Amino acid sequence: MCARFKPNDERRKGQFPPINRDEFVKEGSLKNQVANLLAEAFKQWVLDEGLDAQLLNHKVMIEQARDERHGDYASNLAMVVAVKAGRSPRFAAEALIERVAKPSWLESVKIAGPGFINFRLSDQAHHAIIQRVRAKGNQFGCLEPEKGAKKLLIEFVSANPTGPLHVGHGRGAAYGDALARLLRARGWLVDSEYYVNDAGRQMHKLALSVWLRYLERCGMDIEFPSGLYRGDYVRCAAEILYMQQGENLMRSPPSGVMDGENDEARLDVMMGICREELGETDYQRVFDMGLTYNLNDIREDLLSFGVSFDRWFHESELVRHGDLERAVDRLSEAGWTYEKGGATWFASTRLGDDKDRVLLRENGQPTYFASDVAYHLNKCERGYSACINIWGADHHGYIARVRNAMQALAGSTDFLEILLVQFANLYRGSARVSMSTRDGEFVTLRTLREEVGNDAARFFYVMRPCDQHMDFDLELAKSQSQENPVYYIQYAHARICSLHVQLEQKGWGFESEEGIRSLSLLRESHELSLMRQLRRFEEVMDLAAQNRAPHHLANYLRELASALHTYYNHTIILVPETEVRNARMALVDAVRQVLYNGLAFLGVSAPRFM
RNA sequence: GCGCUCGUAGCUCAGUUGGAUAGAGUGUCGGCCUCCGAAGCCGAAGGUCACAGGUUCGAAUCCUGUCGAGCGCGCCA
Repeated sequence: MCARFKPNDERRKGQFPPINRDEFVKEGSLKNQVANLLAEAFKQWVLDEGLDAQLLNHKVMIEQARDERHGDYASNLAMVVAVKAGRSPRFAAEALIERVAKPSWLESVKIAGPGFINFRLSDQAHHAIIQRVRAKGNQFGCLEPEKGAKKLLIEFVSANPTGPLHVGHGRGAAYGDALARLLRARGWLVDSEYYVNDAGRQMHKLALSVWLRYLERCGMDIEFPSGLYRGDYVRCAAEILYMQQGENLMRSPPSGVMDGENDEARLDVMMGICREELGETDYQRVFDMGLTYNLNDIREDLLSFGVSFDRWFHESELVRHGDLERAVDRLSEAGWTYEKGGATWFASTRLGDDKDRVLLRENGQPTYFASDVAYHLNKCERGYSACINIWGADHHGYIARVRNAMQALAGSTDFLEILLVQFANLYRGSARVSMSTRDGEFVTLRTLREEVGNDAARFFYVMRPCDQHMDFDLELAKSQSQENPVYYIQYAHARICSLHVQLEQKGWGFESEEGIRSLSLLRESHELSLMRQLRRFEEVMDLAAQNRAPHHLANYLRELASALHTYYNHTIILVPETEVRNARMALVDAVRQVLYNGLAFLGVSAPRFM
């Protein structure tokens, strides 16, 4: 249990042994090890005093000590169980402390306050972490997937290919990608996927929009009805269509349908005419132009943003391969559907939903919901043991019905985890920016990236919990770009890189072996708290991955950068004494590596110069 | 009307799943470069954790109610 860190005397001989990485991976973080020690002591105490074994059901929680004076970790176990054990909290704490094994990496275990148990790690424990950072490099923070690790599918963005991505999608993209990176780092086998809604009515509206712009391009006088897509990109798609097809797709424009009483019904009539006039083959050309133009645009946009997917899953595949019919059939066979008013309904209320949901419309067309059921059934059948969906907050109302469908089909919803990303409210100065996609006024992700840069955008997006509303002032992000929090972290990284340059210029160089051997020379409070910050990294990674909360990592990086800046201002690192200098460089270079890795997990770069 | 997410410093927000004296950034004010990058550091000021009850050794955190904000409640996607 306590064999990982070699005792002092061996290190003094300069035989600092490499840490057994496999052993470390298996045992988890120092925090978990402390929890194990306390759990053992707890068990022993219950046994020794003949206490009720039920007590052991209490989970042993270890938390990061808030105040450095309290040590590294703290536990409230004694206070939690005191009443049931019939002991005073302080008495219980004393009894537990007596029974805690004290390996060499643990300096002290003490009682404090009303009954806290405080743990302090030894210096060697912290030095070993610096050595591990050095040894693992870019892989520090990553765990190898265990044998038989679970396969996980994470689906995000999945915006309809009817226009460019806007800033709301950007948050989902930054969050989903950071989460995927975090989960991979912590040993999950993760596939990422974008679900392309290319089979619904919206796509036919897009096709009609493109065709009308195309007719305009051919010189015809067209009245462009409201409710269609009127962004510039529609004209671009039409232009390409014109270049490819010339006037081959010219037909008489749909007319005489403009003065109905219902906008949407009018559009339906126009879409019908468009399809009829063009015929299936030509209509498909127009339709595909709208789809591929937008899909290419989205793919390129995301790629530039540093977000890529393992798979783009098309809704039309579900239709083509019969998954959709099969999903509905399976629900029917299991007795979950009924006919009413010519439509097929899913009896969602039997599982607690507000109302039943239509699967197949009166006209036989499947609903969006039916596709979703088929898609999730498909995910299930692909052998994933867990699926994470990241949806926009406006999809909130769909959670219950999709979960219910999975409950009906698979008998469980445990494998399905749905996370909602709240919209970022955009401001220009003090004016709220409209997010309407209808007028083409909305702010695209691309605009945002050009204004504030990829790094700032990604960091801002994941700086807050995804389920929180967030105000994002474009003017502020632009005008204050120099005070952007991400620069603060990047600056710390660049400062350390600059030290390496200075070293070269002075002809000193960096002896990392000697530095690591000499770490015990570092006794300043700023040095010790930097080491403590480094130790927290893997714990924060776990916290962020387990809670699907990359913002913990963002906050941590800011704190680490702050500790570095404080140290840097307070202490000269490049001193003439070689041992001290190398020790300080070893410490600071470990900070550099952790900043680099941490930013990388958030999809943010760490430049060497700024 | 019902459901979900919330309400913490002037502003934008953390708060390690119920712990020790509620913290950052920004803004305001005052200090620090003959010294490794001042995109930095140090200090001051700023709070009825929306409000009222409750649960217990202990509440910003959990429960109930009130007020307020956002989102969702379609044979749209």
